[in-house]
Formats: sequence, structure tokens, C-alpha cells
Amino acid sequence: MARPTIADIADKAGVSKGAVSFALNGRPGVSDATRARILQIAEQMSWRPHSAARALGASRVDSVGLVIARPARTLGVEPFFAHLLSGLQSGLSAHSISLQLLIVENTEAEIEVYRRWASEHRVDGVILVDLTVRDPRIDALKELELPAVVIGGRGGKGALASVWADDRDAMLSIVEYLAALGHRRIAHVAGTPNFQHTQRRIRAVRDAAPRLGLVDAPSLTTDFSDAEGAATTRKLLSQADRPTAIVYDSDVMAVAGLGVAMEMGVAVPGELSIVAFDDSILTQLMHPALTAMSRDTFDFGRQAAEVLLEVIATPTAVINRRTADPVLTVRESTAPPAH
Amino acid sequence: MARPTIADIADKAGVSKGAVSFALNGRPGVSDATRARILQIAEQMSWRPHSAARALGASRVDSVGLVIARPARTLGVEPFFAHLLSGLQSGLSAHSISLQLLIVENTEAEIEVYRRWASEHRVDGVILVDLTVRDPRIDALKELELPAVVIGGRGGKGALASVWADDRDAMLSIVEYLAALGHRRIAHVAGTPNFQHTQRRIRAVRDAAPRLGLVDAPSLTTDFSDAEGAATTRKLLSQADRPTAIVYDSDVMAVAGLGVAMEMGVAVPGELSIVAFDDSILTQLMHPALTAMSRDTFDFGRQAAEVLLEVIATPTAVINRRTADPVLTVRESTAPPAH
DNA sequence: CAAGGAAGCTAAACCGATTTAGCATCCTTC
DNA sequence: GAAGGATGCTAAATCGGTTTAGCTTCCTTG
Repeated sequence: MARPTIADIADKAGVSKGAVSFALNGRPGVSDATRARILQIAEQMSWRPHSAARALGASRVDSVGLVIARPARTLGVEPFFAHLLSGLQSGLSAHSISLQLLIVENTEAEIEVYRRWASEHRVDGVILVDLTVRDPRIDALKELELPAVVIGGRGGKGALASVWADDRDAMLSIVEYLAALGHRRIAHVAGTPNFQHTQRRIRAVRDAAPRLGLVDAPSLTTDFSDAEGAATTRKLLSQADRPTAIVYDSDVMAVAGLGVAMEMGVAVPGELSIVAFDDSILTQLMHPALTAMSRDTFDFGRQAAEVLLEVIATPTAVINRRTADPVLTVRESTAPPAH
Repeated sequence: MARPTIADIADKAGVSKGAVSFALNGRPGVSDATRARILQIAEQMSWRPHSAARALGASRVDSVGLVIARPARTLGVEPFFAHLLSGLQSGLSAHSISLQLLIVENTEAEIEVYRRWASEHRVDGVILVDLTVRDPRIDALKELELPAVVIGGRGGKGALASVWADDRDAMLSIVEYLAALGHRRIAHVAGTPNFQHTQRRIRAVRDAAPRLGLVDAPSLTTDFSDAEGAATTRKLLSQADRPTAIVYDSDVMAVAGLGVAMEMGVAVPGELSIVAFDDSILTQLMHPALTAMSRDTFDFGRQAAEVLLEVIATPTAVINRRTADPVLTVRESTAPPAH
């Protein structure tokens, strides 16, 4: 038999379709003996549920979605998403839930996808990344009644479930480390200003500055691209009182910044210390290898998957799970400043 | 009304469900006037097909799958997959087909996924990457009768559909370029030996060597990791008669190789020319920027999507589509050899 | 003008599961 | 020993579409 259905199993076991369904789903309604017999027959016929049939009957599709709204060009280099994906999957596969992935150009397109997914019942829930300050996606998802979990940023008042790490603490520990080395002029090359985590990091730097006796601690925003990372670095290093340390909001920008420093004859770490927020192979391939703040992105994904499944099961649940704190991996790009 | 069904539309239009189905799917059986009226009502009620219901009735799920069997760690850095994904999606979204993505550890797990997808009817077809020499996935897919398209490597006798670029020609043009610069000792740091494209590239180098008067043209295989790329480079550069040019099978290995050269005080491109097979931001971030063979990976994906849809529509079709030839982008890492 | 065929539509079956209502049967329990 | 309740199961409805068989009309055509 090609692809057996529960009707085939019911025939063979001499029971009704309903009984088979109960048995296969571990619900009460059949005796242990019957259940065992049915399970054995199903196993032997190598029966697998037809996902569409199950979705139609149970109105749940065992599939969740992830939409990434970034130009493809910038995506590839960042190990962030690859690790996040693997983590998500490790959390989902335990429950045989599959993942739909979509890369789109902008937030409007992303919301359009949610709208389609919701109306076509293609996913049971979604994972949100890159939360912005007044994020329009939150209201859209509320309206669609689509369960969701936010990665890296507390859902806040609106109360979507979330999985987050403490950006503020992480940034503070970077700045404190640099200050302890003796740096007093520290610059921060930040990401897109409308991202929530960018805001949190900028605020952390600003708040820490007086306490640590920093002479100057400017945060300059960029679009996260290598080009703007390089341009901003060039500007910073051309100043009369140039910084002795720069913190970058991404590994790609840090690498670009290192390139600019080399080009301008500024020795790293002799004359300039560099720290990257977010770690990857990239930072390790460099010479000097970059000191970086590493998050356990895989675990991030795994936890996000778990939380999302809980939210799908209990839509009223409000879960804000905090993950392990990022840790600073010190490599060769940081040292005390030259006098 | 929350989520209208075709029954609602049928009511409103005063026709039967069947007529609505015909109208919405552009099939004959209704008059143009009725069709227009139905479409207008559907539009106005903002009706969207329920994917599970459609899948159940039409036994097609409008979804295709991509499984990548590589450790997540190595995945992130390679823009290859991000671009491929975007390309795939641009080819699929035109037909409202969605994409399932899965990252697994090895080929056995990958085949297991195909088995599950087939039995649960989760996808209409799959895309295969990283074809190996005697690839077990081909037979598995044949047995499952799951439509598939192979990316980067002709399906060959077994005759899965495929989309491929000419690796051999590409490699030949690299070697010819280096030879024209005056290089006679060219080394090739290759990828995993069981990949078909690795084999083709090695063969290309070997075949070209005598014709171009190369003194030595060893191909050394690796596991595609930065670590082995670095180790192999170190070995090559420690030889008495070290090569004056090295061709790497991936951008990541080329970058790692560049690092080793700098470390060992070998000037690039003064004493050593470096060429990367596969281009990305990575090669451009380096100093010196790396000369690289660029493929239009996005287009690769787009074409693969098209071919797969054709194969799904006509399972007997045998399509082997050749994409645009890769082009060599010359940057700063190649120059005539020092005397 | 009767036969034949196409166009336009309806009614009902169907896809493969879940879920609900209901029916025996057996075990309590007073 | 009759009422009451749990247990184990069946039959049928249901999810939202697609598809097939068949029934009217109306138009040809000889």
C-alpha cells in the first residue's frame, strides 16, 4: 500500500477511524490493549499523518514562520541568522514543527506576509526579529491574532512574548573593561537608530560615561553596513582628539573599521582598541583577532522556539524569558591606550 | 465575517461552491460575467484560500523544501546560502509557493527529512545542494518519487533536473589568468573531495597545467573550514619552492589563507597572489581586497525555483539548465610574481 | 424540427484527518 | 436490583476546498 490512511489502519485493526485517531494522538477513549494494537499496526504500515488533513481537522498546521526584513546582501555575512535558525529548529524539531523562512526587503512586505500567512492558515505563529522603537508589526500581529515571540527586546506594554538578553549590561561591561584598561576617549559606532537594542546600547554608553570619567563617548548611528561602518571610523580617526577605543555594534562593521585603521596607519591595538558587539568566525579570521561580545545565538533560537510553542498552546500566556548574559571574549584587538 | 469560505461567496453570489471554485482558479465552467462577479465578491470579502483545505483537495501543498546539511557554524559566514535563498524565493513567490528550510548535521538526517516530508505531504518538491560523487540522496528521492532539482552539478544519468554553472571553465579561466601574469607555481586549496564540483575543479587544474607550462599545480583537499584552509596554506608556504599563487575553493578559506600569509610575512600580492572561488562581502572587506570568481547566486536560486516548478508540473520532464558563466573580479590580491 | 453537442451550472462525493453525539457494556453503590 | 456513572467504542458530522457526474438550456445543423 502506497500511503496508508487511518481508514486503512481502522480496517486492519477492525475498529473505527475515530478509535484510531484517539489511539494515535494519545487521547483517552480506547483501552490500553486496543491502543497498543493500533499503534503497532500503524508502525508496521509506516503510517504518517497527512499534514494537510490534520491541519484541516485540527486547525493547526504544525508550522511556524520567520520573516527577515533585510536586504539579502547584508544577510549572508552575519552568522547571527544561521545560528538563530539552527537553534530555532532544534527547539521545534522536538515537536515535529516545521519552519517557514522568508526574506523580504522591508517591514511593509513583512507585514504583508503575516497577513497572508494568517489568512491562508499557513503558520501557527511567528518569530519577530529586529524590533524597532514603535514597531508597526506588533499591532499588525495583534490584529491578526497571530501568536508571536519577539527575539531580543522585551515585548513591553503591548505584551508579546519575548526572549531577550541584557544589552545594557553587556554594553556596560564593554565600556567598563575599556575604562579599566585606561581608555578615556571611547567612541561607539552604533547600528540603525530605530532598533530598540541600538537605543539601549546608546543609553548604556551615555549613562556610564560620567561614572567612568570618560572625556568623550559619542555614539554614531549607521545602517549596519560595512560601508557606513568604514566611513564613520574614518571620520572618528580624522579628528584631532581621536578616540583610543571604538565599540562597534556588529562584527561586520568592526571588521570594516579595522580595515580603515590599517589603511590610515593607526595601529591596532597599539593606538586604537576595537571591540565588536556580536561574535563570529569573522572576528576570529582577522589579524589582529577582534575582542568581541559573544551571545549564545543558538540558545536564543532554541528558547524562542520553546516560548513560541507555549504561546501557541496558551495564547493568553505572557512570557518574557531572559537568556544567558553575553560574555566578552578578549582577543588581540584591545590593549591599554598609548600615552 | 471573520474568515470567509467559498461557501460564503457562493451564497452571496447565488451560485454553487463548485462554480466559485472554477471561477477562482481560472478554469472553464463558468461564464465570463459570472466569473467576474464571483471574483469581485471574493475580493470584496477579502477571501484567501485555506492552504490546508486546498492541499487536501488538490493534493499539492504549494510549498517546496530546502535542506542544508552542514554544521551551523560554517554556514553563517557564507553569503552563498543567503543569496540562494533570496533567489529561490523570488522565483517561488511569483507563484505563491512557500519555502521550508531545514539545517541538519549530515546527509542521513537530510534523507530522513525527505522521507518525512514525503509521507506527510509537506512539500511538493525539494532543492538539492552540495551534490557528492555517488550521492545517496538521488536514489532516496527517486524512491520517494519526490520531484527535485539539483543545484550546481548535472543530475547525470539518474536524471534529476538540475541548474548548473560551468565550474570547469571558471577554474580554467582563473588558472589561465594567473599563468598569463607569469605564475608557474600555482597551488589549489580545494574543498571536500567528495563534492562533485570539487572534483571538477581539481580536474580542470590538472588538465590545464601542462598546456600552460606550470611547474607544479597541486590540489590539496580540505573540509572547507577556515582552520583547514589556514593549515594547508601554512604547509604550502613552508615549502622550499613555495607557490607564487594560491587558488582557494571558497572565500572563507581564502581569507584564512591571507591571514596566514600576513602572519608568515609573505606579502600579498607581492610574493603571493590569492584568488577566491566564490565572492562575497568578505573578500571585499580584506586588505588587500581579494580577486574572486563571482557567480550570480541569486540568479542561480531563481532559476532553480523555475525548474523545480516545471518538474513538479511535469514529473517526466528532464531539465538541465545552464546558468550564466561565473566571472573573475580582479581586485588587489593578484599581481605578477616576484622574480 | 428532431438530433446532437456545447456551455453553464448544481449537487454530491471526496481528500484524510479530528471531534462530537450517542450507544452498549460493565462496575459501583445504596 | 435499579439507578448512576465510567469505560470503550461506533457512526456521523466537520474542516474548506476540488472534482466529477449529471442536468438544463440554448445553439447548431442537416
